[in-house]
Amino acid sequence: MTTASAAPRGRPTIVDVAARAGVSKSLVSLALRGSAAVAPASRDAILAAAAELGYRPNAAAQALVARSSRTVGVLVLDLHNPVFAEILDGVLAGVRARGYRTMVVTGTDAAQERPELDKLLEFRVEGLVLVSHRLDAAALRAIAAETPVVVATRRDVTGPGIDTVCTDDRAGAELAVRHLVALGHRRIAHLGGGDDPVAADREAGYRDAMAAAGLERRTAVLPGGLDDAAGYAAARAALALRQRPTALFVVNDFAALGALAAVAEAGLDLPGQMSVVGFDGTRLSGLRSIGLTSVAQPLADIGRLAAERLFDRIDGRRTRARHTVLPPSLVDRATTASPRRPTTTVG
Amino acid sequence: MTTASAAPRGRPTIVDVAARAGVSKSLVSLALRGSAAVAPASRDAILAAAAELGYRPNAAAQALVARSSRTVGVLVLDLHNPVFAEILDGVLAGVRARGYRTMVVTGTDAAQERPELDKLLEFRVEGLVLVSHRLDAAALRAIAAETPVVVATRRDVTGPGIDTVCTDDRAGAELAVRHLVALGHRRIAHLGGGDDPVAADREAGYRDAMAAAGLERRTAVLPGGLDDAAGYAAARAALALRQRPTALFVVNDFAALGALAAVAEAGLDLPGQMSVVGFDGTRLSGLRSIGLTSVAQPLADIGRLAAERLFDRIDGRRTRARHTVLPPSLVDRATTASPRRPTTTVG
DNA sequence: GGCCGTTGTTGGAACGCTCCAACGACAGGG
DNA sequence: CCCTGTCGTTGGAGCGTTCCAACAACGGCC
Repeated sequence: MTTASAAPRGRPTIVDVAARAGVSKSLVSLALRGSAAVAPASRDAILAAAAELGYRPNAAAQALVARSSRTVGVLVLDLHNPVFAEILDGVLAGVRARGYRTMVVTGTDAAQERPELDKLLEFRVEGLVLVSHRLDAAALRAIAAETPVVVATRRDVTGPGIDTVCTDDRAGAELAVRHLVALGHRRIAHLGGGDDPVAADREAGYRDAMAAAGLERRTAVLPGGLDDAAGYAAARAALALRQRPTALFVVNDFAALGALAAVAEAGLDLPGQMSVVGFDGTRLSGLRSIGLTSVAQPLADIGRLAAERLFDRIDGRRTRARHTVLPPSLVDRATTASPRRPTTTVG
Repeated sequence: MTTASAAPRGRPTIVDVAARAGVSKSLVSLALRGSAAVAPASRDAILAAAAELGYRPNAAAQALVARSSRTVGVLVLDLHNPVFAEILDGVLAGVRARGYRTMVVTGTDAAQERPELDKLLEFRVEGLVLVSHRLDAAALRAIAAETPVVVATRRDVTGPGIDTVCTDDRAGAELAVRHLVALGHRRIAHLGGGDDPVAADREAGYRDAMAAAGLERRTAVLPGGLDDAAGYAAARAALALRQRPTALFVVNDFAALGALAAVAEAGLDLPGQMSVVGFDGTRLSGLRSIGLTSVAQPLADIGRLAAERLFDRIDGRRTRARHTVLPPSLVDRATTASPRRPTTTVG
């Protein structure tokens, strides 16, 4: 009676569902997507058949015919940096809210970044969010020519298809300096972050704020880096200065933790004899055994906005590049206070 | 002369490359995959045409015809926990080394976990790595019936298609207790982690080791949790015990940081009057301003092995479930020492 | 009773690729 | 000179979907 169709190999397809429900594959497609044109009886039969077979639509086939993958690619420079982890969280939430999938790439070394992004482009991701990156301007622009790109936390490379979302690092540094100045500090040293473009902005903000406070001559930038060890080393150098500072403004929280260790090791009272301000405001700085005063970036907002900017382009609402700079805020915790007394050079 | 073919809309396809190189699409396919059967002259022409057009293979089409996506799905419970971030790094490296792509899902609440995994299955991922999860046993087994699953850090749910890779939490707890006992501690309290299955193992290990050291009567488990605040609260409770412990073994590093804050707040000398041991051995514990003694999990190995176990199944090398338990190690830092003197109840 | 519109359904083309059977050209051997 | 291989190449089928034009059935209207 019924046609002895070949037993379906592998996973059931729409055709298997159609056969079982006794309708055409077109109607199954319609019914599964909830079309109102399908008669209730057919719809129920189709849904029942699909459930019985454990049918699951094939996203690759859908992507092929729809010419859209409903997928966004995300590159994260370094997951161990809580800054990036928190931004990523925001990005993922924003993308998920739109019903898109995410392909995340991370932990690559600089040389692998480009090939990994190429793999994402082969998947025809509809856009790319780069939570920082190490691409050169040419490579970034080449990618942006193919698909919309949003860069978070960096704004040094721009181009027609490139939006940026980041914190006003300069203003953040000024916030930190003004806070310390208001507490009565005059000798405020900055522990820098090397040749990182973000670190450069923070240093510039520090210099500006020092100058604005009439402390240009007290400006002291110690070469450092973005991690614990670099912060420790830079802080040791700062503590050994002839005119020892009473406060350290450090390029980021990780390095600030290293600086705290150096301060403790030097036997200085914190914050009485030495105040320390970090930058990033990650959860790390808020842990109660740390309590680091820090310039907080609106990390979740950065991630959410990055996703939003991308969908502006995906939906065709905008083609011009847009650059968003968000204001940071100072979170006052336990590592800052007024200097105990006019500093005298110790040792 | 030449056929006035329609200008290719959108991205160039293999057919556009073929037209430009003056060959058939089949030959282009062959050439792009490096077949030796293609004449050198044709190959060069094809590669040149592809480069000129900026051709990029369409992964969706390839996946459809190959009936394999060369993609692995990864679910990460919580990126902010460095434990999971470090395991993820290992997984990604392992998957990348095999030339597969990764689709990462994270930051979902418990209810979204299942639908997000369903989306991965629609993409026909060839396997799933769950870096912890909140699925019930039935849901996990249902998924494992469709595709190979490797669960990292948990081993409470098992089934035919489910491999597990985790640390020997019991042994780790024993390591911690033995270390403290060797230092001369007798009153060693445990700050627990609530109803988490991993925490249960650590508590069991603590109890065993205490019993083995003849300290069964000194066993004290304080209800806690896995974060900073919970560790702080549990530590305060521990410090208020009539027989105040001389050492705290805490369920994880985060909670241990909270405990450190409570110890400092109580004015106790660390480690002289109170030793603290954490668990996980994340980079956090190694920061020099923290220096937490901790039971380290081999996090990178867990990730790498999880990927390896998955590829065992993807490649069809194994079908039986395999459960891997890795030994932890104690990393002795600055928060443990011999108790300064026989404890007297203070306050 | 023929025509119309509506409702529900259908087959086929297309998406971009890989695979396969089969093709023409050409050289070598009988 | 024909047959046989080999080499390089080709068209077509198929992967699992969506979309579209077209269709059958049916009731209402003039």
